[in-house]
Amino acid sequence: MTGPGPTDRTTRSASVAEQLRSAILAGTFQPGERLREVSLGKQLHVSRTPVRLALQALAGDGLLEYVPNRGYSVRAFDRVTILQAFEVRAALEGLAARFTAERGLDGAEQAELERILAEGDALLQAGSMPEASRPAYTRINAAFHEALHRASRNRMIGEMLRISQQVPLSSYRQVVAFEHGLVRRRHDDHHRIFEAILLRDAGRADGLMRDHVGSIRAAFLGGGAA
Amino acid sequence: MTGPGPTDRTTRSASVAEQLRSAILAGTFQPGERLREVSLGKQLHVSRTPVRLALQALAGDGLLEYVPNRGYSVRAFDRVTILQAFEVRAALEGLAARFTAERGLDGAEQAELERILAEGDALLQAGSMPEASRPAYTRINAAFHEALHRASRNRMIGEMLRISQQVPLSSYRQVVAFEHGLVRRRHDDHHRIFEAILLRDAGRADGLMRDHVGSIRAAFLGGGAA
DNA sequence: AGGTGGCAGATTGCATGCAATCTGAGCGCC
DNA sequence: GGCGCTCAGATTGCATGCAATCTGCCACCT
Repeated sequence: MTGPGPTDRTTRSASVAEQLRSAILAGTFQPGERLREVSLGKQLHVSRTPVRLALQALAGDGLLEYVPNRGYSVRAFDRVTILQAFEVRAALEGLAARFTAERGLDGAEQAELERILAEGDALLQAGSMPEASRPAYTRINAAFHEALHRASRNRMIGEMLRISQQVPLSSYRQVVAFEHGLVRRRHDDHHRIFEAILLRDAGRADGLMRDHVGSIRAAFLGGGAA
Repeated sequence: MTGPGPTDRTTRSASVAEQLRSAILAGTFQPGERLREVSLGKQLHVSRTPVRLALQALAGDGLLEYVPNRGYSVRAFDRVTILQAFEVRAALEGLAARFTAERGLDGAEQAELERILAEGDALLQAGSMPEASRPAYTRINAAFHEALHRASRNRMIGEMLRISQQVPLSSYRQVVAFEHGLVRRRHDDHHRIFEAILLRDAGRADGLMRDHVGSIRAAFLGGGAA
């Protein structure tokens, strides 16, 4: 964690918030650990003011807990909470797929999804999933889901899924298991969902997406991660 | 909008946030209107610091828009956005009803819901809905939904529904139409949902809740409010 | 006339000082 | 020994001053 860069295109508050968010999601702090404004400010070379704003923003996203006059602490996510987040995420992403199928894709949206799927195809063609490819697949996975959220053109869904991303491990920003068969299976899910949307089959798109997220949840359950 | 009371049980920031939230939901400000820190601080008799924190909190809840170095402005909710919020709310509340039915109610939860339903029964027995009873019914309506959210024991759902409440008119804190037949019908929905949960019929509880919210959305559509 | 540069007021971003509240250790009392 | 009280250090809540950025206007140039 270094200080704010010399070419700040944004405010210090936002910069601090992003650094803290990454640190928290990466597990730098203990669950329940208290975050003190002065010490964080020292580490990040800013005063208490932007730290304070950043902490409040993260608390609003559900990453921190806040008690008046006692400050902020890292929220602990137990297994049950993570599983619940998967269930909510499945419902919301299913809804996003349904809305997208009902409305249909415009040219740009279809092209973007096809490009993302093609990137995944290329990555998986090798027949194995080397360690070095994991970040690339994680990126592609997130891109697919986010493109679909945008295509649903439902701002409320986007905002809610943003919150569900704040729960470690239930996020599509953190792929749960990289075993090659599992990744291939999930990528195949993406293809099927895309096809259902093209066919304007809203019920199928919804169901496929729910199953998709459900299978990730199952991998989390079995893998015993966290 | 008066200053903070003499017996502050909470911080000024929270107090300011609540006052601003009420004012915004009540339509005190024009959509898109810019909220300046100093003028708000003067009106509320506090400095810029708590105002600033309150504004950021409300932006996090989706009530305000923020642009760096340009501050906060009241978010405009067009008809489409409100209808989308209804759809998301229907899915999430349905999910809450489903989870509650799957898990079953404990004694305290069941007693609370029965008490709320009985209050509604008493209010509706008159056979008409006088103007004076509207706040009471609005309160009962909100109490029923919130009790159900708690009973689902899914924190993520609670957080997401909290955000969906920030959209004017799609909130259960703002009853859409008070025509007696409509209110009676909705109260009857509550009874049926409660019974489905008692019978542990998760699918029926989910479906009934979706229909319930859907019918409110239809009343909004037809009534042409806002 | 239309466009451009730049200055002045207004507004937000941040740092800092002080007041209010909390925490925990030490001490006295029961 | 256990319990509560007191007080000092630590931490957050708030107010305020200054720097950075934005906005609108007016003179000026082409």
